[in-house]
Amino acid sequence: MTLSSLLEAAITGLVRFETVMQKEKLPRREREKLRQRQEILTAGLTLFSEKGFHNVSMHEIAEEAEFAIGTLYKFFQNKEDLYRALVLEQCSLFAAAFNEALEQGEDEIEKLRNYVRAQYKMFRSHLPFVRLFIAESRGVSYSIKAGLDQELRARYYRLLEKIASVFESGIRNKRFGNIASPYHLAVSLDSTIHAFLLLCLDEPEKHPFPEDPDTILNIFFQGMLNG
Amino acid sequence: MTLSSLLEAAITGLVRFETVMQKEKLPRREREKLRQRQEILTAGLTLFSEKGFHNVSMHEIAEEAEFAIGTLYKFFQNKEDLYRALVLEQCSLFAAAFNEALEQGEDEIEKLRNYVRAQYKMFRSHLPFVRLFIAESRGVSYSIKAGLDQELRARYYRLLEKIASVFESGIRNKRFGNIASPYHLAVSLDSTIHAFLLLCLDEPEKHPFPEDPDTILNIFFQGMLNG
Amino acid sequence: MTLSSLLEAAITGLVRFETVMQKEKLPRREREKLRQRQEILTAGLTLFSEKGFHNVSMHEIAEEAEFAIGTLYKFFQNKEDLYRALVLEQCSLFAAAFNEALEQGEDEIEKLRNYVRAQYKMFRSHLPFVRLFIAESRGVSYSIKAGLDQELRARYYRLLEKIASVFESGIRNKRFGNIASPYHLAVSLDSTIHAFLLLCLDEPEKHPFPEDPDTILNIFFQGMLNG
Amino acid sequence: MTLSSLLEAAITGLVRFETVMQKEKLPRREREKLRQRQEILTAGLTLFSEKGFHNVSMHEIAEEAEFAIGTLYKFFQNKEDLYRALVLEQCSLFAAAFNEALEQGEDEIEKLRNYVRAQYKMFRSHLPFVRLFIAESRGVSYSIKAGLDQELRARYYRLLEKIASVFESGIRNKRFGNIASPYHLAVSLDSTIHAFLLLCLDEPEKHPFPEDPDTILNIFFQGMLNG
DNA sequence: GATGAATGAGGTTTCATTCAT
DNA sequence: AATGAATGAAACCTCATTCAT
Repeated sequence: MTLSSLLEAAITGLVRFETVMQKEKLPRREREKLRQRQEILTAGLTLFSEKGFHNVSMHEIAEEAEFAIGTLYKFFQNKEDLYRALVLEQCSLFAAAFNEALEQGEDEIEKLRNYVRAQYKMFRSHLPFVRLFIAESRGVSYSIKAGLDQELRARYYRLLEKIASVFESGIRNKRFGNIASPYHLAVSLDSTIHAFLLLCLDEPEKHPFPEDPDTILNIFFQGMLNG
Repeated sequence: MTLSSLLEAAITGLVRFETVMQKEKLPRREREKLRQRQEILTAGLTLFSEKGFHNVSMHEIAEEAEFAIGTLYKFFQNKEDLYRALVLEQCSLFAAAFNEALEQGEDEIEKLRNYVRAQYKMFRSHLPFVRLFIAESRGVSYSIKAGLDQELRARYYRLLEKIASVFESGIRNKRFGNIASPYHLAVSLDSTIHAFLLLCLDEPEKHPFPEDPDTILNIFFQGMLNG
Repeated sequence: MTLSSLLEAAITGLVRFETVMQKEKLPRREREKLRQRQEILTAGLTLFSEKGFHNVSMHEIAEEAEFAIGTLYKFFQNKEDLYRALVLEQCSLFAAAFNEALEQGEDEIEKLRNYVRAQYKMFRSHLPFVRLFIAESRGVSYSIKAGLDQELRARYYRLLEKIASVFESGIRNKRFGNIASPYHLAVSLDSTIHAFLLLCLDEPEKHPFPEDPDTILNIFFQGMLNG
Repeated sequence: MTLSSLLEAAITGLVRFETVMQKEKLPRREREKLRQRQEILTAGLTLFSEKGFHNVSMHEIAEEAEFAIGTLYKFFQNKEDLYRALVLEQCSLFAAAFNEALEQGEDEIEKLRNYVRAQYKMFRSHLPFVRLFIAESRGVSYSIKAGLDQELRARYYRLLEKIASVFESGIRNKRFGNIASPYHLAVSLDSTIHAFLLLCLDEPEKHPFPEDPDTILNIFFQGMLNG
């Protein structure tokens, strides 16, 4: 298995990046390169999430990463490429975590709980990226044409379908009542989770991150009409 | 009442822009200036929503608005200022529409219906701005430091509270069952509306805009656990 | 007649640039622009002829021309465009002078004399460009693909044909003996003139520019085999 | 005799490069080095003649020559040095061929014929270098200050004098009529040869390379006035 | 008051060269 | 001895902003 195919797998979320790094079989040189690449991406993430794509210069990234500017261009064709790699890599971490969460749990309610917990955990442990992605997911897609956006969107729709299928299975197993459109409910759940977590992010004093992730589920499921 | 205080009021959504324009008391000169200002903002909205803040130059805006570049700087201190004014103005339209909707309707359910309808209507009639705002609301706010974002956030929180108070009143009037945290439910409802409308925006073929705005409410309220 | 069509005509050598400038009908603003454009071209010619296309930066040209760098880009899309305009303009001067020379003169010999005199005169009065063109006529054409080179080459071939036709007419009028291939003789004459003038350019002490331009013709026509 | 002095001699055209290589006295190591040097020069010639000095990077040359970039700097101080060596080496081949040609032949006319044939042969067998040299002989010499150009020019003047001396000897032997300035005639002949061969190079369809090299001499000597 | 020509700081990117391995 | 990763000066070009007309 080559380095690049491993990277590919890591990026598409099939393998964790850490797994790639663990491959002690990799020659020292390759490991070193991967670490450098990672340091550049980290510097990029830090700066992009603080100031946005257009307000960060390649010089700044080079300085933050403590490399010469030319070195950045050894790893990434251009600024866009660096940004794209960065977003893809982070998104893959998220995708892997969410997919895994939805697959684990005794019953459907447990699966949803796990999903919310995963969102919660990723949100808190990857704040800079959350800020970056929410800030620019669409903003940059104007210039970073199609490509990135297309792929991420497709991936997101697949996740929604996975959530929807949990609802469907829950209906069959009589865990939920009649749900007219599971897909739309998935959309609603997902957006509610985001909105709530963003609320906590925006105003930590007023809306502290809840001790118990289930809080979010409760919020969502309290939405019941009486008559 | 001065022109600038009227403008201020219009921008914060207390008075409609049309109202300001109707004031035939305004000398012709002032009316003319307002119209020019508006033309620049419209040109800006068109371009920004198409290409994003950083990919539009002041020259382009000047050309689109058919003014000399110097003229733009007569009305707005700089590019950021123009952008800010543009977003504020549009947001005020939205705020006015939403607040009005929440105030009209026999009972609480009707108020919520009106709110969803207003969102629906504004969304469809102001697509360019929706695109712009969703695309960049946060992206640019990093560079357009504090200012804009702060104010809009505060305004948004006020809106959420207004929705929450509808829920509260609904509980008191026994229209809804027990709702543990009306504010959070408001967050959930609002984000669900947005997510759903964005879905329709992203993939119009797969998710056409619903004939009946109530569809969205139904989606939201189907979220009921059985046991 | 518009400014740009005048410029076009000047560049293709149909009208002299001075003629364009004389049009006192041109609004002052247009005249001013033309003068600036000319100053930039002059600065470019000076520097390019001294150091070659790739060893001159746009900053240098800006400094030499005493303009800000941005101003250069108002007149020329990029460095290549500036270079191209420069070469075309100068070539047009040469083309005009040579064509005119070949058309004036009682008989064919007189025409050739005029041609040599014109070469001689242009050579001496446009030394920087001669240096530039000879230095780079082909060198730059690698990067400044086709375009410029194609056109100049075509124009040069037309000139050769004109010279050849003078030889032909001279044969018909019994001024020259039998010339097997007038076109090739034109090539030979032209290259001889260039070589001789370059010799004088390279080593002015050893080969001073001749007082009498006819010297070059004599050199050329001394090439006679005896047996 | 040291390696470097042999190289020197080879480069100035006094000894053929093959001669240097034949010296089986050279230790294997030295022979190996020479071969490597040669491979680098060949790679350089290929690339420079295709794209011009400034459009070829040292990395490209290293790749084409299948050496590491550092290795190139073991043989040549810098890019300029490599280019200079390359041009000098090729020029030496030309010089050797031309000098030899002018020395062989029964009479003066035969010598000139041989010279033309040599030009013709070298031209066709070293097209890449011809292209490179004609394209950039002067263009680069501005930046590759003095040095190269000075030497080549001197060598060229010596060649011209050699041709002139053939004319002179031809006059003495009554093979040519009265020639006022043999040196200038040499210039004329040489430039005519070049111009004609270039013509064939530029437009092979219109001006095919002649079967018989004497064609060029005929062209040159047809330049005879009648009266 | 309106104009738009002029400015120049600052962005992205390339590539000749060095030097630790 | 050979390598090629790393460097960073310097190139081209854009565009927000000013100010003389």
